[in-house]
Amino acid sequence: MTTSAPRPYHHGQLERAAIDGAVEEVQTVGVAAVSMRRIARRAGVSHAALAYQFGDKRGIFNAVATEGFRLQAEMIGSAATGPDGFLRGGQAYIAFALAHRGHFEVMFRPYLYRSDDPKLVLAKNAAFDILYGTARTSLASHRSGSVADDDVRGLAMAGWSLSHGFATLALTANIPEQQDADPSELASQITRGVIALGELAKQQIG
Amino acid sequence: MTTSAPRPYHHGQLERAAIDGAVEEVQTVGVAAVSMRRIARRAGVSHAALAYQFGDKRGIFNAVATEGFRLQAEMIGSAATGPDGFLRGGQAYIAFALAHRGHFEVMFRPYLYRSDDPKLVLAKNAAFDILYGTARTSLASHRSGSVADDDVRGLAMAGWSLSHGFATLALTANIPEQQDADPSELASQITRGVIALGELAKQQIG
DNA sequence: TGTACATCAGTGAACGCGCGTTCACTGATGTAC
DNA sequence: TGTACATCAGTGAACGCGCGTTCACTGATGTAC
Repeated sequence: MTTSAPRPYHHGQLERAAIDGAVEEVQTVGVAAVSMRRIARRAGVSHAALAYQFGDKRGIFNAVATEGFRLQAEMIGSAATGPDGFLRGGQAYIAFALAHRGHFEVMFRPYLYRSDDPKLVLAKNAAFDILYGTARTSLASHRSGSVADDDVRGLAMAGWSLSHGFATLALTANIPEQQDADPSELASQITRGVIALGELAKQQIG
Repeated sequence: MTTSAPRPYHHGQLERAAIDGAVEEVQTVGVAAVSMRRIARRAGVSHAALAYQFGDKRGIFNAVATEGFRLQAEMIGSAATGPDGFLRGGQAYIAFALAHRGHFEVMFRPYLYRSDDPKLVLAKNAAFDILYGTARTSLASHRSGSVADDDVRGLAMAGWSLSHGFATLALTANIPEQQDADPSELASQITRGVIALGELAKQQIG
């Protein structure tokens, strides 16, 4: 029987452990119930250490959100290639939200963190740039030419809203269909739904 | 100088005042910071009275969510008429979320209330029925014939996700465009975006 | 119409709890000489 | 290589606070006779 080595005084990776702990807490007890003390307990560290390292509660969520935007940009960026990159990006957006629920929930609750933190703003803007970039690329490819900024913005907003809405509804368990249908069937259903929606919109306009 | 009449012992409309207070608190300090004591203070009533009337905190949010689903169904139902009822319904969905932020934020945080409360379930289902009903009507009108359940479901999910996502992003102040563009211009941009999105989806399918 | 009593609505004080923050402290590491 | 000292990382106890819940109570209303 080996005795486990005593925990060293210096943690070494406290920040990493704190962020992981925060994410797990959000996923386990929900964003409203997360406290510094809970995170500290999960990370196996004194809660005073968190205050020392992050300043305060918002400091921790800041780190979570920043990491979240980076992760998201990475996942979407590597998926959103080719002429239908924008659609792939939307699917990756949903996949990210479901796979990294803890990050996602913090990212879209700006009151939890310091929205003007430079590193965070940088990460957020990078994610935005991918959104708009892929919208422009896909639109240009489809119309085989240059496109107006307004059109890019409209497509970006529509696609972003759609993906964000679906992810949010799925996460808050408000989608009854999600349970009995298999994912690819659901994806195909929604794709056809988007086409129908576009046709209805076209009809309304003209 | 008139002396105000002393507050009577029996409030008379405590439930009404409590719900209003809860909604205002959610809108003012955010859903995470709302407490029974804050609601009671705003409603001008002892916090023990709230416990007596609603049982506990979830009881209050239950009342808020139930009223929210009724209000929503009412607003959307009366807007979503005619062949393009589904699109109008989506716009009404967004209008409801922005006009009744307090209700909306509670409605889509099921952990705040008792999701199996009969009255609440009833109100929620009624709202759902409008969503699916208008999707079916608009689709049937557009295709001039009967439509498959899967197509109705796909359209409903797509439209709902889009409206929900946009409303959510707008409420959490994640939409930079929203500030400088005027609303009708934004709406038209997004409508064109939806059309473009539909075309991209059509192209992807083949 | 009056009276007695039950029931209901709301009060105010008390409780124990978990929270974020602070602070004097300790243990470990880095650096100057 | 050794020593002294500064700096940094983390601790544990203490603080005051707002919270949800409970409870004995009071004030008002309804009802039976």
